[in-house]
Amino acid sequence: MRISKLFGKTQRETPAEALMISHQLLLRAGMIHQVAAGVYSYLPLAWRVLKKIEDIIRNEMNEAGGQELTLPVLQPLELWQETGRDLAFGKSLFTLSDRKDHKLALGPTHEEVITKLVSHNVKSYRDLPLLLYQIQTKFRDEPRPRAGLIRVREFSMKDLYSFDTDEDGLSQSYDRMLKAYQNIYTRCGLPTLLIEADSGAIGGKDSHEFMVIAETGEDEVIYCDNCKYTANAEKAQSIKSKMESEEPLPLEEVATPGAATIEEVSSFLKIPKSKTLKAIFGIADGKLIFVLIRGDLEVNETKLKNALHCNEFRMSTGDEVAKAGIVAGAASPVGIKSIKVVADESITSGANFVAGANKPETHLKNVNHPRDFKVDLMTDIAQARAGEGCPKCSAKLSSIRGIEVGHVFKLGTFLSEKLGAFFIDPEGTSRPIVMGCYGIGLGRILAVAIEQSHDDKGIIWPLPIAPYQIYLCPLHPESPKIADTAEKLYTELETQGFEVLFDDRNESPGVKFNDADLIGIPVRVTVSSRTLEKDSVEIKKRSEKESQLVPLGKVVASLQKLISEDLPRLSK
RNA sequence: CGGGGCGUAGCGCAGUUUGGUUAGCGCGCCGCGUUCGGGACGCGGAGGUCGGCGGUUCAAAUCCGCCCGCCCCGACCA
Repeated sequence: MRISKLFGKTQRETPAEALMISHQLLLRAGMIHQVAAGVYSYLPLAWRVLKKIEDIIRNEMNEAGGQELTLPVLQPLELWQETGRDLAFGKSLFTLSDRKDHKLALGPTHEEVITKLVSHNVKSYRDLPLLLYQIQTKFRDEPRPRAGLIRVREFSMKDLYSFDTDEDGLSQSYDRMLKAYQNIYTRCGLPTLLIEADSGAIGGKDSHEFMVIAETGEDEVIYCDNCKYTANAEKAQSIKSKMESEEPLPLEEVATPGAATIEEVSSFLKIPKSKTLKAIFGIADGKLIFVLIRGDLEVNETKLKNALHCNEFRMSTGDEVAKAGIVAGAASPVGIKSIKVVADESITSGANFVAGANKPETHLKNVNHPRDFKVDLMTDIAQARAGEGCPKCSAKLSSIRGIEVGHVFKLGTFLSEKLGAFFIDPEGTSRPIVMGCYGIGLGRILAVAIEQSHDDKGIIWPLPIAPYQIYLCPLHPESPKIADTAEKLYTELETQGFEVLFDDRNESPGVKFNDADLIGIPVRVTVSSRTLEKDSVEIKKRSEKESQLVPLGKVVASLQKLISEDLPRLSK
């Protein structure tokens, strides 16, 4: 490709709205253009990268036994209502009406459609197992698109669905996908972490995410250095500090003027926060919920939402709490009626807690469970934090930020049961197909590759996903000898199968070098009067400082060597 | 949805507080010339519904009202 013909211009200045490096560089390199919040056009350079990522993914899916197909973006809303996932996705589901006023959804994912499809085609255990996938545009009306291509509302995603006869089969399919995913990331030059995850709106049991470590990441990863336990913070468990058990003392009311928060109450009464009970309130599918946890801990809303089995959960407003007759700042589980109380297991460790008295500026001392109050649901709803104990080996947990680049789920049978995807087993009985699903976002891989691999000059593409392999850069192409050599080299390299971006412009060396660095092509070949004096060209890797002079006759061989060196090897 | 910020040429911004010539600067773009191994320079040029609608006024980028869009934080979210 000749740069003079390439659609897309590099920019010297960073657009103001871009804060994340991948976003800035994608804009500056002329690779993407924003159309609306979380909606982008992909220019030729970006499109080539996406195609390469797509090829890698397709190749690994096929290797793993997947069959590619394509499913519609436009889906009847009734299909989502059948599984109840229209509620689980809530406002993230883009919906529209057709001319007959039928409600349709733009697919945020395709479990419903594919399960229906499979239910029509799979009747026997002989048809299983089955791995089906597509690479398709997804639509999700994210509450807050952000960070360039990291979180968008329209994006290309590979989604594979596995169909098995039983849990064992599912585990095999799952493991096969985990391996295929590892290969994909290796080939894309992305070091990833496999972590335990919450399954969110997708639903299901086991779930893992692939994370790329990045300070700017949206997710917090909790991990144990000792035993390799690794989990998303919204899922992670931990061992909290144990409290001494004590003889229960009688309840006692105490005035706490001006003290409302845990901080204030504990310092006013001169007790540790862990001797208090924290009450917070949420609204689960419209109903007020009383949530109780030990004062030194925080509630994990994902765990809470899961424990409540509700579709929609949010923290309540002060008004809603007051309306229920509860005194904010002194809310008490003691004497609570007609409100569901959910408590974290931490309240069973220790005794004689301080809790609210449900009277303004008054608290109760020596509150004990279950003597003084009862809870409707006692489970783990606490946020795991760095410094707490690993749930597997009790060593100290650490935390780090990451960006999710893949998510896999063991779905089980809830979708096949709801959508009627059954098969006849060898004994002749009808059983639901056991499903899994496996998603990977292409644009996010592209963006994260940049986050991972750049310098102050620009992008440094990993070779396998670089838009071009070689940046051919003649300096002063107005000199016939330089132009001739470059043209010949361009033809030869293309003939040899190299992907070449040919900077045929009459720009100054500085402009060309800076553009080459910004766009991030892995290998630069410079032709100038200086190199031609020695019948050579200069070859330089984007990732390295040093360059080398290579005689014209050896350029092809030298480049072949460089490029084969940079293709990652896979362990299969 | 709550909080904050922004909207003037393709990009980065000034001008808005205190209304008043023809709305300006840098980058980029077009032409000519001189340069050129790390974002050169000179001269000439093109490019604007000042986010939209309404209002106040002799006069609105500037004041008032409503609306829209975008970014950031939070909520939420594969």
